[in-house]
Amino acid sequence: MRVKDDKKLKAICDAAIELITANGFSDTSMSKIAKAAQVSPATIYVYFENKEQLLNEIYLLVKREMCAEILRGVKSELTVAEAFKITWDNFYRYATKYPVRFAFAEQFANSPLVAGICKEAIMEFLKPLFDLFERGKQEKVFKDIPLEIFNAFTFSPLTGLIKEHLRGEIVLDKKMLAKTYKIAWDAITD
Amino acid sequence: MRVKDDKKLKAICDAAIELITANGFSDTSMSKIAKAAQVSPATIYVYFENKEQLLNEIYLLVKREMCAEILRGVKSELTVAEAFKITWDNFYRYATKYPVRFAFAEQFANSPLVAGICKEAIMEFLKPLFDLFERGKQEKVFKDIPLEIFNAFTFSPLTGLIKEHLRGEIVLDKKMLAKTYKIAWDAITD
Amino acid sequence: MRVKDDKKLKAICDAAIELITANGFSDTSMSKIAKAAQVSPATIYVYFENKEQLLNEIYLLVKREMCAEILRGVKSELTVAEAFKITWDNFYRYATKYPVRFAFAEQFANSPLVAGICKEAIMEFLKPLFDLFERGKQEKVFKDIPLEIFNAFTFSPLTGLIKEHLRGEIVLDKKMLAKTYKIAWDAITD
Amino acid sequence: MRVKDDKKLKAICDAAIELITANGFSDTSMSKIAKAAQVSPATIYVYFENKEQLLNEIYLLVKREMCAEILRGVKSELTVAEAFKITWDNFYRYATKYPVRFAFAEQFANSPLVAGICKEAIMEFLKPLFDLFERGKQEKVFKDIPLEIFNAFTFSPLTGLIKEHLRGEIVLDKKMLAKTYKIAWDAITD
DNA sequence: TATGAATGAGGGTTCATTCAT
DNA sequence: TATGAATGAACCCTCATTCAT
Repeated sequence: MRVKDDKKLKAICDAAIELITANGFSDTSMSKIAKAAQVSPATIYVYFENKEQLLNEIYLLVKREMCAEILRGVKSELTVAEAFKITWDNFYRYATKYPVRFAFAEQFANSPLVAGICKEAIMEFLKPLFDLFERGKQEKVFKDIPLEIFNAFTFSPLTGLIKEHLRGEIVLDKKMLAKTYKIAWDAITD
Repeated sequence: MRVKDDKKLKAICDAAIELITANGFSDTSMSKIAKAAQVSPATIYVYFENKEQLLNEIYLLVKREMCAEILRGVKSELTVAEAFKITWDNFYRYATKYPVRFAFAEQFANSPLVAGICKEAIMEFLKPLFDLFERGKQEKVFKDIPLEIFNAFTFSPLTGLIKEHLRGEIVLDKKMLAKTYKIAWDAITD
Repeated sequence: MRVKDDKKLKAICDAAIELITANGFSDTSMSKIAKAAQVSPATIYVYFENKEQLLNEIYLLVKREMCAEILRGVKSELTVAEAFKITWDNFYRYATKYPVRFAFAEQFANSPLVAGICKEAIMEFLKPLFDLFERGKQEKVFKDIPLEIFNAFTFSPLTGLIKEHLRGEIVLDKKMLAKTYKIAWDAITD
Repeated sequence: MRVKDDKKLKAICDAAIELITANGFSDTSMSKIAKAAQVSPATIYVYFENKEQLLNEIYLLVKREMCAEILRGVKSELTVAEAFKITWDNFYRYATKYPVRFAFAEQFANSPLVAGICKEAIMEFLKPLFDLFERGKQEKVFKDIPLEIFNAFTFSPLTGLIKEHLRGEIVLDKKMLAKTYKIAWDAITD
């Protein structure tokens, strides 16, 4: 009996991420993915139940990877300031190193196509970040604000600027990144 | 000879905005728009060259209206602080009063489907806002930062929070809005 | 505005009847029907909602025609015996004159693909026949048996023999038909 | 070396009969049969050349069993009347005891999917019945009619009524069965 | 023997757009 | 101007069958 071919699976995922990022979900047909992955359209259905499931599984895959990268090196021994700075730098590094995956993730950040159960799993990945935020508030490092506002003045601006950077509309170099970091830090700390 | 019927045109635009916001561009067929507008599919082609042109014209329409609302009441007699506060409040009011149009605009904010020429026209609508930003820098009210960073810590966070509010994930009441405004203002002023 | 083309509709119906009779419903694709009718596959959907609806409407069409032919010339002035003989002959004539339509009708006589509402409509077409049966029972011409048994010894045997005849397995000529009729008549009369 | 597994074979046959009876031949996929038989699709091809062969072999299987049941207890010592009555009762018993197999057999009674060679084999199974019919004619018990007419007024009506009974449209109890038998017997005897 | 992976062909259906009135 | 009819292309997905183990 033939066994499932990991190379085929990877080829399908990579092709899907690439094409969906470039053309959107609805304008990326299973046939095009299959062609790009050098596989028969029917083969995709060996690995994924349908197109929507394909998206969900790939999204989860990318987010898991992304969250791991963002949290890399964050340990409880570090101060809140140190830890936060690391996530900030990690975030920037990931987005610029894997721009396609970053753009893919952004595209479905608020999409109804991604199932709730999938979003919950991602929340789990980010738990250490939420914990850091809570710790920062308890240590009176961060202002007493809800998570959403915290995010709105930290990763949200950074995400926006990175997207403009990747589209070539601005240049987000180390210096400008540092400037942005300072503003963000000041915005959320007392 | 009959003339182009403004009511038909409006019905088409309204239906398109509604459906595209709800289901996305690719998943909104011309037939469905026609049906919702109580018009024949062929009739849409009397008013618009094709589906992409339809999107561009509608997007321009919505953005023109939106920019006008945001800039309403902004006059040169006002101080920079006064004027900025007005745009902030206008922005919030528009988004919550016309959530569908706001969501529609957001959906295509960075879409490659919207032509460059269309984006340029929108930039024109926003000129008074850019002028205000320049004036604020010259008057040393605002920090010496590029427009993109300014935006990243003002309208970008506000937009994100409003979207979460409209999705029902958070409650963005007057108090929380004021809190957010203060953080934004502090972030961009010296 | 173009108007619906009756020739197209007829071509679709004829092609569908022919192909479905020959190959069965599931093995007759919309594409094949379209090709045989010299029409685009999409055109079929202008006239019919989907494949199942197509079947139902065509079946109703054929049955209406068939019932009309069977009941042709049956009037209340006739005796029960005369009227019954006419339906018998009409039935044979229709089946041998339009063997494809007859075979088509037979194929779906007990099919779950034909909706109940469709079957009810057909019952309505056959009402005069049921009335005749009731009248025959009241006049003591027919035995006191339920309709189903009546049918089982009249049209059911005839149908079976005609099918064998059309398949070329037997020859059902006038003489044999008369012989069969006599047996049937004796079976249901006292 | 493992040998062909009779349990697997039986599971495949049973699943095929069940599914094909319920959904038709074309709408029953090899995969579904495999799943229902708890076997791999490829395994079916170990036992059967292809889908059509599968049908033919299963049909032959069912028909062999069915004919054996119908002819059970028919011996040459019996009178024609006794023997015929036994087949009649056997037929009813089999159909009501194994409704799925009966319906399966009916579904392909006149299907072009069943090969001629298969039909010939079945004729062989039924030879005792044909012999009985010939004997009945020679003994002047039966009318001088061809086999087809004989069948048209005996098993054909019975089959039709049983099908209606199994579909729940009528109730074919012992009394009604006896009534039907009498009509059939009178129809074929002088 | 037995299997899950793999596939080209084809399934029903919808689409953006054009035609003919 | 306004329209419903008409269409070729493409959609997602399932199929019978074969492959490779």
